[in-house]
Amino acid sequence: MTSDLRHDLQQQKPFISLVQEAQLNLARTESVLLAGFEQLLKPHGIGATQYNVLRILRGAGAEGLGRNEIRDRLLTRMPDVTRLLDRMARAGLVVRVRSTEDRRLVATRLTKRGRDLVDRLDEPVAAEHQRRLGHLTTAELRTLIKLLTLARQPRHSP
Amino acid sequence: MTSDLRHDLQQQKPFISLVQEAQLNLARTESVLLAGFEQLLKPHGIGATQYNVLRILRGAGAEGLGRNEIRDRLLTRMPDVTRLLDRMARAGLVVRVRSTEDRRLVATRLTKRGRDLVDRLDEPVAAEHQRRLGHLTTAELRTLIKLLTLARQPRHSP
DNA sequence: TGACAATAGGTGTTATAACATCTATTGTCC
DNA sequence: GGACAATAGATGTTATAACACCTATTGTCA
Repeated sequence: MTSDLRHDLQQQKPFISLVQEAQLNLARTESVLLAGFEQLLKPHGIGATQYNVLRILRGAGAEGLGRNEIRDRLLTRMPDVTRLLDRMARAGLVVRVRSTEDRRLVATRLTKRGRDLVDRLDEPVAAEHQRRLGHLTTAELRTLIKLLTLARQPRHSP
Repeated sequence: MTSDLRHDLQQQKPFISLVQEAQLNLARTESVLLAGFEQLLKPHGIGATQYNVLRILRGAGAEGLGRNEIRDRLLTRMPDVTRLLDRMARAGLVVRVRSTEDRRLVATRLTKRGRDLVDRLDEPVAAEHQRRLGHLTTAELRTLIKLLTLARQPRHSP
């Protein structure tokens, strides 16, 4: 079964360069995986970003985190985290508590409902990832991770 | 310089599994690369998806393509391609022509302006990709492409 | 040939993302 | 201690994405 990008996208001509081919493959693969992941989350009323926030807040513990901390830890860039948290608060997944020491600070914490949701999702999420990437060997996964990490390193100033 | 995800995202605990770590690295890397790419395109008034459409239409030749063809060839899933093309038409990048043989068909084609834009972008886009991924060796790029392609293969029905 | 499914595309509406700007609070330094 | 920069967060507004549903045209087949 052939399923390279040229075939997928009905492209006739060869790719211009190897870096471009890598970039296209990266975008395509992420899109495919993300689509499956969103599909899994949809019945629970959240998307990938909100799930990401739930994971972050669970990892942060009882004190919660400020808006900017959450923004900086998100996998994908997201301006307007305020209203993302608004929606999650409206859904009862998080609460906000303004600090009394520094009144600029507003900590966002998981509610029991938010915590329960993210806990309940652990298994299906792990299963989904297994289903999507489980056919790669351990060595392949390690190599993939290594190369993706390497790809994120910015080039030294020329 | 260390820049693995655990460090980037202030994560203390180890990842749950290798597949999960791969998925997170994939999402993160794509996000970083996409952000740089969008930054490059912004001065030209288009985003990554519109650029993708321009490339697709240039590849398709003078006859242009129907809406569904374009949708299917896009790197990332995009419902509502109609209004994406609306915007591009308003910007003067494409035109729509309804077929006389089958009046259901509406071909979308590049205008001279759209063609000029995508041509002008070839060089800076190639340079950006080179800047982002040029520090990987040819062998590393080939391996990355191979693994990403492999990652997209759906698992055989269990 | 007339009903009806299939195909191509569009529209209405709501939610979310993006961008710039604003307010409140605290730290700093003369 | 008062001016002012810095920080944390929120808001107003516009553009875009997402979802469901609708229209027009063509193919098919009893």
